[in-house]
Amino acid sequence: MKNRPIPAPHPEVWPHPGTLLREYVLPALNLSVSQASVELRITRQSLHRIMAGQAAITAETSLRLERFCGVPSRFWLRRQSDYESGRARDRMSDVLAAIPAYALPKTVLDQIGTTDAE
Amino acid sequence: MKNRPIPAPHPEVWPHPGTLLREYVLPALNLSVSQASVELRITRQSLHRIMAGQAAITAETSLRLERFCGVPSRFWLRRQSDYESGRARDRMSDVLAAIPAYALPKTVLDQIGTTDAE
DNA sequence: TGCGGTGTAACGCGCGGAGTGACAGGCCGC
DNA sequence: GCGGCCTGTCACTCCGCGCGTTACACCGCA
Repeated sequence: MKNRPIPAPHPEVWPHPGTLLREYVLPALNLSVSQASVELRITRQSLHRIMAGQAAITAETSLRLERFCGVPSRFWLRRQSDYESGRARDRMSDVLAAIPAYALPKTVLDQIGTTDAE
Repeated sequence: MKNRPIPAPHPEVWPHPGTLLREYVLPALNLSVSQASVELRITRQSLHRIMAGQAAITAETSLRLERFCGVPSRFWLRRQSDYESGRARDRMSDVLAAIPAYALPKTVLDQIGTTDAE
């Protein structure tokens, strides 16, 4: 592990969802990274990439985690979406500013279901 | 065909999120597909693919839509995630069944923030 | 001194979103 | 008729990225 100073792919402000695995899930289950990767049916390296924030939690991975530790896949995907959209919003500020901002009538918003409860 | 492990209490199997654009957003704004694509700064073909369910609503696209019609990006990404995870759950039933199901103590779930509303 | 766990790096594959160009139609107005 | 603008789809390409694979270096312990 000491063979190299890790470059940290992106100096981040927001925490990756993968940190939850290392910080809470694996310690709570008292499992090693290798053990967890075997039981999740993914490679040890892939789990490392997820925990390091170098790879995203995909829909498939979220389902594996849901089955694995009971945390619903929606939670993982939501965390991942928030993380990605936060980064995208930063690098798209100029593009977004050029897009006209319309407003939908409230009746349409109700039809779409924007007011999603739950 | 193997029996499905209970078809999920939530009938989250909904049409593609892109259908909302054609059915509600564009008509409400009284815009053509071509006009909308220009204002969204994407190609007309790409918008077609999204509306046809042949392409997903990415984080970038969700931000464009948020700016464009006021519907928050979280809504689009959530719809997209639900759609993808629903399809993934179908084709991963055998893999998921092979993964051991552990349970995290509620104290850990609180630390993770699984119960965060909104 | 093995053995297992850990953390990275490098390579290649395959999927999929996005742009580009092209094509066939449908309407409408001059 | 003839453009002009729209629609829907196809094929091709590029490129990012999740993932598996292999390999390497380090640590701790029996």
